[in-house]
Amino acid sequence: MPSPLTIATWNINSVRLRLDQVLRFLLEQHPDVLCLQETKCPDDLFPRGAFAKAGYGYQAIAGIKGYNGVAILSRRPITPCEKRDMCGKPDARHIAATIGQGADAIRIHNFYVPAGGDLPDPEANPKFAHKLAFVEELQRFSETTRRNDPRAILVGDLNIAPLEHDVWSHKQLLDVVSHTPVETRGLTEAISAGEWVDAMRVLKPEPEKVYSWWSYRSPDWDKADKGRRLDHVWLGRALGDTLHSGQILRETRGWERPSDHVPVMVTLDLG
DNA sequence: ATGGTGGTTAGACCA
Repeated sequence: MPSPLTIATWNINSVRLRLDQVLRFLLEQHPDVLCLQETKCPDDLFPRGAFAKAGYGYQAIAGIKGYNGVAILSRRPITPCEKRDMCGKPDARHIAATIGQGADAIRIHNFYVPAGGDLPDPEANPKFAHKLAFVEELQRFSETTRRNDPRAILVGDLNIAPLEHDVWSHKQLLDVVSHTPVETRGLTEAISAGEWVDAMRVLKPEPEKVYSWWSYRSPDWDKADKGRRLDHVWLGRALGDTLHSGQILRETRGWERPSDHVPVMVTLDLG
């Protein structure tokens, strides 16, 4: 098992449209593993060759036409494992792979939680009901993983900013999907159920503001800085002590034709 | 202020 191990997560909002940006990120930051969300790319059209040429020849992908889609790219050997159909839907919102072997093996789970639509009412908005059901399933998954796989890592675009300082204005976002009490409580319960370590918040505790997403609809995103922390890295209870450092690549939001999310990176020292 | 912008894919749908 390599030590240190760097894992990144990035909602790229179309892997084909932003292929050059992903390659630039890999060249500049060379993480060992990159987990992507919103690839929006069927498996037979995924740019496997371009990533292999960049040194990321080990790949686990799960894509459908048009929406969602997740992938794990690695420059060290990985073994793809189960893809979960969350909420019973084959909609490419989870993929997992194992890095390392035997007692040192680490299983990486990459999730893309539904955004949930605009109206935070599960009765009136089926997309919000889907999101809440997904989070409940994430709680059950966390409980099982805590018991069976304490060396797991869970990353992804969870589309929820759980803490007060994960958003630019706690009060103004309490009724905005991504920061409503039912969502933030749900995600906090998933963390508890899994005894997960919220890696970026260990490194940057509250009340520091930490964001990984800025809306496309906000002009002058940098100056206004109305961000939210939607992208997360959770370490299983056996890996919490290995956390070495982390980084949020805010500058990629300023690249030409950017994703609205930026990469979140964590480095573990596995001794 | 119920707009605003962006991606996929061909008229909406999703974020």
